[in-house]
Amino acid sequence: MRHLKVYKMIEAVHRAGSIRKAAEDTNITASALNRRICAFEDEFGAEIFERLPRGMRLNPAGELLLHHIRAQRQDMARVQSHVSDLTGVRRGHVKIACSQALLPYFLPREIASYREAHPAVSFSVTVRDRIQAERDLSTFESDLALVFEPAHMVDFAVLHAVRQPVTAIMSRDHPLAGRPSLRISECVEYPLVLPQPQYGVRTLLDRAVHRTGLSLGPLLETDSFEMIRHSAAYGQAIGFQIPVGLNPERHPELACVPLIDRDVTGGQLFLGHLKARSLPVAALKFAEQIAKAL
Amino acid sequence: MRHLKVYKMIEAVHRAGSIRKAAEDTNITASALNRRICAFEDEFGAEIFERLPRGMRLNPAGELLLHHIRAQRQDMARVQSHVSDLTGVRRGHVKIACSQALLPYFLPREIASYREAHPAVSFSVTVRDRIQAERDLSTFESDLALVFEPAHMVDFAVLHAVRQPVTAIMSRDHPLAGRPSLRISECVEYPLVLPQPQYGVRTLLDRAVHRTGLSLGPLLETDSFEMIRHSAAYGQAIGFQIPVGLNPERHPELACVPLIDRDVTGGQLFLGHLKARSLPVAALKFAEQIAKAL
DNA sequence: CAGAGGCGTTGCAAAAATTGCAGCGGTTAG
DNA sequence: CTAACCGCTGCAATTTTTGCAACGCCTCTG
Repeated sequence: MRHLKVYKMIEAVHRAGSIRKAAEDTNITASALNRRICAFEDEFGAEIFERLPRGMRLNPAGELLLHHIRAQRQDMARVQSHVSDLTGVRRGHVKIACSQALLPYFLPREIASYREAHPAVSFSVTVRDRIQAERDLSTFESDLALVFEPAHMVDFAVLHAVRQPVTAIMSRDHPLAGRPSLRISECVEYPLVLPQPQYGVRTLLDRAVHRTGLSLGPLLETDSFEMIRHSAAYGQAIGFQIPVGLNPERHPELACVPLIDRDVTGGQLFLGHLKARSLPVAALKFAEQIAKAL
Repeated sequence: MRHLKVYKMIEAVHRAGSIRKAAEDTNITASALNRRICAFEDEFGAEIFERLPRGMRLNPAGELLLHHIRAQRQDMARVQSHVSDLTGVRRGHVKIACSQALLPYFLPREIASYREAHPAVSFSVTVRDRIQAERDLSTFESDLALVFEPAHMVDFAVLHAVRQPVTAIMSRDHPLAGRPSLRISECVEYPLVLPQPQYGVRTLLDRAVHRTGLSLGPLLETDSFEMIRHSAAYGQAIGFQIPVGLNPERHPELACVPLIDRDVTGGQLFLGHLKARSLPVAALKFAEQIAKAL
């Protein structure tokens, strides 16, 4: 899109922080870049950058414009995706921000199955905690977010929600393995391995122990779900996870026992996108598939 | 906006129906215009026009693109209006589609009062029946619609709604004048002057007589609310109107008597805009004022 | 059935816009 | 104070866009 090059330049200057640096990144002279920015500001009717002695920074008007630029680019992508859908082949690129729990089994399987039907669609998956995921949506860096217990939900349009009870995971020969369900009070008797506080599972657990007056004894805290699984499988620790991130068949050495709902309220896994925007066809169809799978 | 000239050209060709005609309108050569269209289609990745022997017409892809173009222009206007709001002066242009009933008193008063506070804002008011009004919104020809009993309400985002009982109007010396309220069965005893079927008041009346088994006897049908008022004021006929279109103080020769709600359900007057779009600041502020006035 | 009058498209030269280069004045960090 | 970095500008070179004329295609019309 040649006619949108000004927008690219504005973004480049925003990223680089100065015209000269942006000029290098863009393979263009600083003078040319400068003149295009000035010309644009002229037409636009207002300055969009603050001129600082060490470079340039977007002013409030520029921030507003930047959001317009992103929105307009996304909408153009949506139109193009829609058009190529019209001609038969579904093309496009789907950008997903999601929690770690979706990575090992769920998303790879869904993406593979979707790509079987539509090979011309590509994907990018970014691991984000629930706060970052929502921010990603509003900067148009992701089309879809798939998160457990989102934080604020402003500008978040829910496409699908599904309950996910918090599930304890442990080695097959752990004393508690084989039970149909567990109370939180039973778990705290053993060493625990927990996700860090920014994660939804942890929030739910904290809320539960706070209510019951228990405390989460000696524990290991990590932001790697992988590590939680391993510590549980090959140590004596109990980890916690949500069902969508578990696959008992592939890991027979792991026992999965749900906590009873009375103790730890099951959270919800949300699939959503930015409010007030229409998704490209590819993203929309993929979202439908996921919703069905959940 | 120089960089959006391609869009203007595409619209020009769409309007004119052929490159050569559009070229004249745009003060440009057909060849130049042609080449820009072709270049754009190249970048876009698909043809957007059908080449007919008598000219060009948008294909489905083109229709999609056209909508994007309009949306993007509107959003740019919104950003600019927002920005100039930031710099102090509130500028902008507000386009309103509304029913006839709003024309004589309500809108002129509101617009005058708004312009007193913000002289840099201009207005255009288009009379539309409720179906046209909704269409106007979706082609971005109007920012706001103010209509009585809208028809489909798809893509219509309601900002405010207010009940408007159907009101009979007649000469001061009409036998029914002076009554606090009226039944529909009492009205049909007299000659009636009704708005045409596309209007909301008429729909409500038709529904009422259909329910009660009455019939709307000898009548005059017109699409001019002005004419209804005059026929009522200076003849023996009974006309119908909604309160927002009446101003008893200025027309003492007219008696206004509401129909009782049991007979003719009062309809609603809706203020709204196109779903999934953000309004320019000026339009938004004006909408707020109107909502308060209603 | 032939020709006139639409239409979109194309080669080529002229015109216009954009770019690169070099250099200016200003501010900051050491 | 100097060196480094910044945004900005005059001028010439370059690239892009435009206008002109002509071509081939089609459809109406006499």
